[in-house]
Amino acid sequence: MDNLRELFYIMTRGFGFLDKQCCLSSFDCCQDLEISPIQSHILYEINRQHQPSIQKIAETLGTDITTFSRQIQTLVKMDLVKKTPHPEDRRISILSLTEKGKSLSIRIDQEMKAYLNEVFSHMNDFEKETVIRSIKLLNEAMANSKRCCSP
Amino acid sequence: MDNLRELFYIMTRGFGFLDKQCCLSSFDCCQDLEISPIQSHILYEINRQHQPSIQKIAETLGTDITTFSRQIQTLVKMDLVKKTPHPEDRRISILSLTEKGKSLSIRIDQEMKAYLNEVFSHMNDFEKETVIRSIKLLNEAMANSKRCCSP
DNA sequence: TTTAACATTTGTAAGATGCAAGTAATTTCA
DNA sequence: TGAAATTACTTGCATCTTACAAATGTTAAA
Repeated sequence: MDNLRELFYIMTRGFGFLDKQCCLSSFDCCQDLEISPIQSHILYEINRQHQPSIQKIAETLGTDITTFSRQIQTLVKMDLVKKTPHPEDRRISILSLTEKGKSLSIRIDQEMKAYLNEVFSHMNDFEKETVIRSIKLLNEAMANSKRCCSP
Repeated sequence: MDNLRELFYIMTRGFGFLDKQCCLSSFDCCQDLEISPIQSHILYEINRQHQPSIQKIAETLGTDITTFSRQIQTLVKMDLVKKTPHPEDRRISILSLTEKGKSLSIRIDQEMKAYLNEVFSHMNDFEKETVIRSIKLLNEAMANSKRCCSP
């Protein structure tokens, strides 16, 4: 049996760097806009969910709600995120990306895809398929695990 | 072709939570000692490398050297890490774990293994083998990739 | 030996974090 | 119905984290 922790540790560290690279370099060709990996995750998650509230995204990311409230304030000031009051419950703010936020998000996405393709270029097609299937398996297993892998 | 970014994003987020859980819960049965995921990574990396300098670990983790210097100061105050001057170059401090640091590190390791086994319990043996092999492939591919996955 | 390079540390200032407490809106149920 | 509880979010505050400059002490190079 291999050192499982070592394997996962190396992998997550690698993806952490990849993540950082993507959101730091994503705009310096065009505009002077840099965001942190945390901000990149927030944009991604807002894009992914359907009309999410502040609460919902904070929970998904495992961030303290007060910290997250301020993170959103920053992103609103940067004109990347928009808050819309919920029509039926005015306590709730629905989050969405502005046009600027959307195009930044797409840009980061492209950067990420390019990086991932670069990584996969070191494998043959069979290996690539196996790896992708494995990650799906892992994600399912984590989703089914009650003990961990969620905040 | 699936959404690669999505797959990797979900996976890394899951392991991020796992990581957090492990270092937060690792000691609250015995002592009142909690460390952050970052501190846990530092301990792990000091353990993994052979007589590492401050510089070396900072570089491995992609942390600014001044920030890392202070992180080490904190861990030294917590009696988890020891600094020993290099016998041939007194500019360099060699890092190592104290006894307390070692036992904490072992504890986190056990916690991590338990969590990972829990995740793998949702798979059969063949799937498990496939996943482990895939992660090895990924790590190799990242190591071979010049464009990313390192600081 | 003077200069350059290196490993590490501190000054400082800006940013992130999270608890406690606040506001405002909605539910609950007596 | 209406006072009390709950919910979604925001602010005050004190504490950590971070990183750029600049400093210290040490070794290597010219």
